[in-house]
Amino acid sequence: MQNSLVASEPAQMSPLQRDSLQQQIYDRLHAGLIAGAFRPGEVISSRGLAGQLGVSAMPVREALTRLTAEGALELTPSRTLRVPVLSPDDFDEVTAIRTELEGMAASRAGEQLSDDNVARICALHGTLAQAADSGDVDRYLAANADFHSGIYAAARWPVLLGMIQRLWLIVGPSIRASLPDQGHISRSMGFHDTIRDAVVAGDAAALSAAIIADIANAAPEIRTALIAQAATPASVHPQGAAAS
Amino acid sequence: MQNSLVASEPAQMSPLQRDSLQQQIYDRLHAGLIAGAFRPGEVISSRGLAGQLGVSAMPVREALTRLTAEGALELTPSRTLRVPVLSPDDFDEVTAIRTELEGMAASRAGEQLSDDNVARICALHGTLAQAADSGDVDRYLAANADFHSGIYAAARWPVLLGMIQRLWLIVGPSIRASLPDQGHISRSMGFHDTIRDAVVAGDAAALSAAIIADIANAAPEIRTALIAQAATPASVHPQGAAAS
DNA sequence: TATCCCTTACTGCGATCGCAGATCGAAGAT
DNA sequence: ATCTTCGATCTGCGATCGCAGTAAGGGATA
Repeated sequence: MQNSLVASEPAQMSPLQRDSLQQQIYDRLHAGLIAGAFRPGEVISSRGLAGQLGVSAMPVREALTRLTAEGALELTPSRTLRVPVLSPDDFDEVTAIRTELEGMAASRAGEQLSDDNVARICALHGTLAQAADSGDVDRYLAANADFHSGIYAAARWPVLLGMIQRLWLIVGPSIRASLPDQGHISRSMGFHDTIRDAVVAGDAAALSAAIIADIANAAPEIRTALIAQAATPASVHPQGAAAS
Repeated sequence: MQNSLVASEPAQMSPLQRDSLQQQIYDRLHAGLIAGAFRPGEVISSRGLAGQLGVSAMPVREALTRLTAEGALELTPSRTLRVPVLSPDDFDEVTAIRTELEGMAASRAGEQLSDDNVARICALHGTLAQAADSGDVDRYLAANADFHSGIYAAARWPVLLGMIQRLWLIVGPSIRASLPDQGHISRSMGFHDTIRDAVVAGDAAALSAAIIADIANAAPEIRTALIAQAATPASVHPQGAAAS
């Protein structure tokens, strides 16, 4: 049912097909941040990335600027870009907003599900299950993001979808770095099954509740892992020991 | 020990004032869009704006790119930038998200209000009341944004604040263009008084309810005005299919 | 006079160059 | 030996130039 949104204005859902280098770069970095291609604290060089992608520094710079403005990257005092290291408070904030926004998106999506949507979401669920079985963490995270985004997209609220994806962008690297054991993925798949069932049943309330439960399930484990990492400065650690 | 400056990661709380031309330009455009300096459908030229500001096209371009990515501007098929004309559905979406997010921010702010916050918010309320009396619509809108942002900032959740401001960015021009009669401002000031009273009382629930009531109060009037404007393409018409 | 075509002047986007600031390594001084 | 200092080389940011595509205006023709 894509012809329903062509009423008069495509609005914020910019069509941009195959154009704008900076948009493509942004999309790749976006997906990479969510799928865990970058680690918290990792330094990003615009020129280096440009050379790596075989393009000029210009479009890379604009993409990085956007990501910085969105909080997915941060500019250190020494003028270097890096992936932020989320504090537990930051994580709590994003999690709270996610609960609110994703719950709303799920609820609304549940009320507007078309057969096409259901089929698509079930397919995404299948891909997610495969990725979970494969044990490939990056694949799992990417499939997980696609699965959730597929549901929220069914709400047909582009602004809301964009805000949710921005939140994923912020917590993505930290989730990847904090990813608990394989047991967590198995446990999450239980919630994902519940989500899919709610989608198939067309039960908006159940879908929203399942989404919120999924977030609430993963949050504590990620949070504790986050604290453990902050206490264990493996690579980059700010932590001044002596009192200055 | 070189790095004694790192205490606890200021993270997203960077004030960033004295840097980056593109950031200053972004801030000005941001404020302008909220205060109604631009009208829906208005075309924005990066070179023209650059000449107007006395800078190169480069920082202006990056600022405009960011605003486009945030939905505050849109790129027409003819490669020109313009302020989007919100459809009623778009407005409903943003209003729904605003209700959720601003309610959450107000609730949290109400629980964490310091005396300093209260004083600051009361000052902003005074400025807002003055602007309302003056009848200067632009001043009123800017003061209104400052008043609300001041409250949400007290929640100390920078990501949430940024998302709320992005929503204001999207509806800003349409609100300005749809601004109802002076009676609306007077009516809104009643809600604003209630908001301030809740802040002074430190009642988080009342504050959240007052904020939501403020949004719910203004929304229908703006929405109807929006529809009326869409039906009356007085100045800029959406250039529909002009074939035959 | 009306119509068609072509020139011109925009638009955004990418590449390249240069600048100021910061980091880091190596060489020189004590 | 350690400490200091200077330079090479990063970083992001801004300016300038050129490219492709579109819209509009002017001139030529029927």
